[in-house]
Amino acid sequence: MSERTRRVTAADVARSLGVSRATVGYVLNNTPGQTISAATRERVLAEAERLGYRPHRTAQALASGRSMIVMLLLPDWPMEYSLRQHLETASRVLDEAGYSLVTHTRHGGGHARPLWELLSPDVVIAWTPITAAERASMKASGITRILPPPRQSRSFLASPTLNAGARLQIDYLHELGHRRIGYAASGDKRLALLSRGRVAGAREAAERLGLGLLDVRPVDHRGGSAAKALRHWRQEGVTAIAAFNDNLAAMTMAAALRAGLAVPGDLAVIGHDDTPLAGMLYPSLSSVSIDNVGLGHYFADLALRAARDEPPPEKAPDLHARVVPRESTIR
Amino acid sequence: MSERTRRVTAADVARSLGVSRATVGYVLNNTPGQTISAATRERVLAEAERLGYRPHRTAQALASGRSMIVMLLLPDWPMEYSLRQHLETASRVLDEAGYSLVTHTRHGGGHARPLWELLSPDVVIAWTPITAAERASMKASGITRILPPPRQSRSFLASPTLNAGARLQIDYLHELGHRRIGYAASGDKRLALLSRGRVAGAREAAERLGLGLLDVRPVDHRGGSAAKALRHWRQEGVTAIAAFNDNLAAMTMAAALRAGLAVPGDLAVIGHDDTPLAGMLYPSLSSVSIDNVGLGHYFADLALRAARDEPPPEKAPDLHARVVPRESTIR
DNA sequence: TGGTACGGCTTGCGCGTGCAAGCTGTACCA
DNA sequence: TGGTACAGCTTGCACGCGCAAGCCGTACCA
Repeated sequence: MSERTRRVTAADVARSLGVSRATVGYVLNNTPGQTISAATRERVLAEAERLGYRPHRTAQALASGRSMIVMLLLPDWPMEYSLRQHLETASRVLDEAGYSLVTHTRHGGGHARPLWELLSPDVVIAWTPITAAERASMKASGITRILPPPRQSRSFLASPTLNAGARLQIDYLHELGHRRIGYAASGDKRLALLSRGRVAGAREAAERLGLGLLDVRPVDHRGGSAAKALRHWRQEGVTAIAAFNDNLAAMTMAAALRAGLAVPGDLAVIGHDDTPLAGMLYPSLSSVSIDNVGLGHYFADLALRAARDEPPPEKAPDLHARVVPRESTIR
Repeated sequence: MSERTRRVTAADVARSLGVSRATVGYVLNNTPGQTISAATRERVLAEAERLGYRPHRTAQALASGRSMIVMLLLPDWPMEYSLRQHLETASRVLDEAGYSLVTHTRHGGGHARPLWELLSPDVVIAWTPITAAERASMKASGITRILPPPRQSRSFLASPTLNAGARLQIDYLHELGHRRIGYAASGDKRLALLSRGRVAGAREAAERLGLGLLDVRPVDHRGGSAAKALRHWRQEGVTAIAAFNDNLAAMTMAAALRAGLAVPGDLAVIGHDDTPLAGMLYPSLSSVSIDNVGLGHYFADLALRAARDEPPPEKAPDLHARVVPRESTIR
């Protein structure tokens, strides 16, 4: 095995310099309340650099009780581009604050050992509701900062903030002159919470505009569901469809074209999230784009405040939703 | 703060039972070479259960030198569905072996502290080539098992295994009677390695079939690129397009339809990866499906062997690529 | 000249675990 | 009856670090 070259520790740096290990630690951590001469500080830094010292994060975590890890629990539905894009921003912001973002997708099977137990993150923040069992498991692992808090576990996904886009879709279609509008909701159970929220937003907008009841139909990836919904809509004289996301919009549009309808002539369609897919279709798909960067900042802020045991920000983030018009709604 | 309820440690279990901490450890870890009476074993297990003991993974990692973490470095291109689906399988297989899979996407910015330093995984395994700097950083963090090894850093992405699908595309189009076939390669630099491999596979198949040189054109997400490629192909009398992936296929198809061509009448199109997108289009997109489960097993196996310091498997995995025919190639 | 203040360090414990080595009593054998 | 073997434990160190507390010398002041 040839003594698998051991990694350099703070003790190595100290020994090689003839100072104590504590001194090395104080210098490298810039520990407040310690007075170290500039000369020593310089020597320590130089030697650490020379030896290629890397602090052993595991040992740091054990000693300090903080792992500097923020764990973001993602839904296992395909959020693809749309909501996932904010991760990069969140990761960067947290990084600047000294925290690392680790994402985790809980897939059904039930892990032998859940990842939070392994990583002991300082903060767990979840997109999807956290089950009581999961919460208990986290508590037992010593995780105290869990977002969202118990009572609000479903709050964010159902929050009005995330409905702004849905309202906008209806406003936009109304503006184009459509008076009978259908809504393609998600038939996927995993998306139920989010979908319900958006439906509520769309309904609200429709009511405000005096459009009467919105014709909401579930669409999923299974073959006939879009075609079936379409028949209903046509019977009701619907001339425009707002969809839960771009995927459902694409499926609805395909069903319409396959049925011999013209898009947007006979049926206008608008998606949600402005994924790359929208631009790949023919006709290209109008959509609603969302401020993913802002969302990333919001999540990072949420996590950082929790890590510092500060109260959460009162106000939800502004999504800055805006319509991206393409061929599927305008000629 | 009310003494933020401390987590239960092995010492708590030992104390409450009047046995030593080592005994608790031996029982819970089933340490070989230790003889513990059935009665004591039972008592320890019961008490650990009763107190809700969870081993402190961080401390375990520090003491044992193994984190039981496998870190998979993902490319930052949108592999979304296609190649990413294998993750679930890999995660499950590793989980059964006691390892946890943590995925990490290195986005350009350059982390202040790279994630591998934070987690000290037992194995790092990368889809994309690992830079020399990254490799050095890993070594300095004490990570010795890095896949792929230095010299082969580009091997997997360029391996013939991953080209099986491209060969199949050409075979299939040839079978349908097409003799002038175009290939839509990826214009994305991040995909260059993979794309080049597939182009090579497609070329090989074309040559074998006596089709002469394949007409390869880059397509990317930018507006005009598909239309431009299409004009070239039409001039050359191309009647069918094999695309690097479903996205490029969709864009090519949209460009064709927009130009007034019939698909598949004037131009047949086949994608690669069989993403959900394929079924959402009109005409629906023929594609090549890949055995993601098998790929997941392969990655897990690769990681596990490395973790145990065993030699890697000699043979690459069989992708079991197969054509999924849809409307874009057959009427 | 004695006392105090404080800069600049060192000593040492604790974090929760794995594991080598040692220790004790009983069973068994010559 | 004395010795050996071994089941069934315990003692104690190591992992690499953070950090509280202490220690030593010099500068400054009365």
